[in-house]
Amino acid sequence: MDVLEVLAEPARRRIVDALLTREASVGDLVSALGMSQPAVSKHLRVLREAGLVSARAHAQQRIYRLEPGPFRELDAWLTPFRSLWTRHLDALERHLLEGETP
Amino acid sequence: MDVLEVLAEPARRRIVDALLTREASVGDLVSALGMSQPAVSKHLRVLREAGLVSARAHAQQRIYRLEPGPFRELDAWLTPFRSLWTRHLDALERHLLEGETP
DNA sequence: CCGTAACATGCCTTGACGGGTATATAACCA
DNA sequence: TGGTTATATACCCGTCAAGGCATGTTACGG
Repeated sequence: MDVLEVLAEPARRRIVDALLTREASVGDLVSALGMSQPAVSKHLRVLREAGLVSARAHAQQRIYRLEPGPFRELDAWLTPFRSLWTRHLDALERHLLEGETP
Repeated sequence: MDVLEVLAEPARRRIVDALLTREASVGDLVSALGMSQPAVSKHLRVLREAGLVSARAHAQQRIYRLEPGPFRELDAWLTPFRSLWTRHLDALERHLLEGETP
């Protein structure tokens, strides 16, 4: 599954937002999201298989944390689109400069 | 519909990628994507309603172009996640500095 | 005014996905 | 070892969205 498809799910976005602060166990996320444990585990599986999170075992718990890779991918994909508003700024600048040099 | 949900669709990503180069009519996009015209029109509707593209009329054609707003939103959403790999760099720097000062 | 070109919409079907309940699996504890 | 905690899987159901076909709608061209 692609990064954007994975993050399209609101529940999964809440998970990554939660993991942004600190890593968390499945139980922590269940409490935080107010969803059933199986539902959370399924979302975590999707996130894991897409490489957005990784898990390590601590006792019976599985501690999940964010992984940078896919977010960097998304950042890279977004890059060419940034010219949409930087070019816009350029146009504004030109406009201002034209006004400044009569 | 949210920006991420809109862009989760591969077809819609192909559309915005195509529009990155230049604006295009519906017919242009139909040729470019090899999809049926109604399918393309429906995707364009979704993109339009989410503010990712705008359309202007030229004869019987509708010329579509990208709109910066939602992409900036996405960029903003992504911002806190950038610390995932910049922090990573910091850690690397610290590691290197520790090596440099024995 | 009529035919046609370029899009948009409606309807229908199908497939995928999310959520829940019940159950398997794994690791700790007494 | 037996029980308990923490998480993963299996199965089922409802929903929703994407695609195709057919059909409206709008703007030109003669």
